[in-house]
Amino acid sequence: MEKFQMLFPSSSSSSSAHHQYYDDHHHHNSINFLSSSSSPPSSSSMNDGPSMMMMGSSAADHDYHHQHQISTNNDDHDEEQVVTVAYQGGGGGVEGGKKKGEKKLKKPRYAFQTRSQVDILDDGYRWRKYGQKAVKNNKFPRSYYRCTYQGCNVKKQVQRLTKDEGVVVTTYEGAHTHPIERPSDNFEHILNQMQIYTPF
DNA sequence: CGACTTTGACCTGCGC
DNA sequence: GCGCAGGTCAAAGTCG
Repeated sequence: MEKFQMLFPSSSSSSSAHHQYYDDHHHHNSINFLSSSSSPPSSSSMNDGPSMMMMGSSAADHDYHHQHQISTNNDDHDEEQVVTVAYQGGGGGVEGGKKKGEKKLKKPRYAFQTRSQVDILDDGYRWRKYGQKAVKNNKFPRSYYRCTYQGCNVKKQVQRLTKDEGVVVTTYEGAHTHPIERPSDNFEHILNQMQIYTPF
């Protein structure tokens, strides 16, 4: 499990973070880990990428960016597998308990772009939806989820691209402070593949 | 009945 | 200051 974390230059205390992601259905063949690109938000190319890349960073977030792209091909399937690792780090690590009204502390975010028919990809953790918002320049709403594990403050956002509605973008914020609640062999397999092509 | 979703209101940051 | 957009809260509703 820990291997997944290696994919990200996590700035958190990172002692027990488990990042796992998997698809227990089987309808996607590609996963993209998106970058919180430092491109200016005014870059009119909104239709080209999810706006969430700049979200929260308010375009001034250049603390640290890490992006890595991997591309593989399966002989069995004609579809390619593309993985883009993206990390938006505040360098401050993950701390819970930020209340509204307090100073904003930027958390690192990891964006996953997944080609899937369903919005909700089961990553093995249990999530509770706490909001949904319409996003500008996107006909699909963005959904907000929080990990239901007590004390775990991990959040994620799920959004579908207007440009390509087959693509679902999931943005994780924070690191789980507990083990995964359900085994996920399938995704682990994907992770293994990713590791092969990861220079970390 | 507990866990989860829905949804409008509210809060906050940012640009003008 | 105002309006917009993103993010969160919380009451009500739904489901197993």
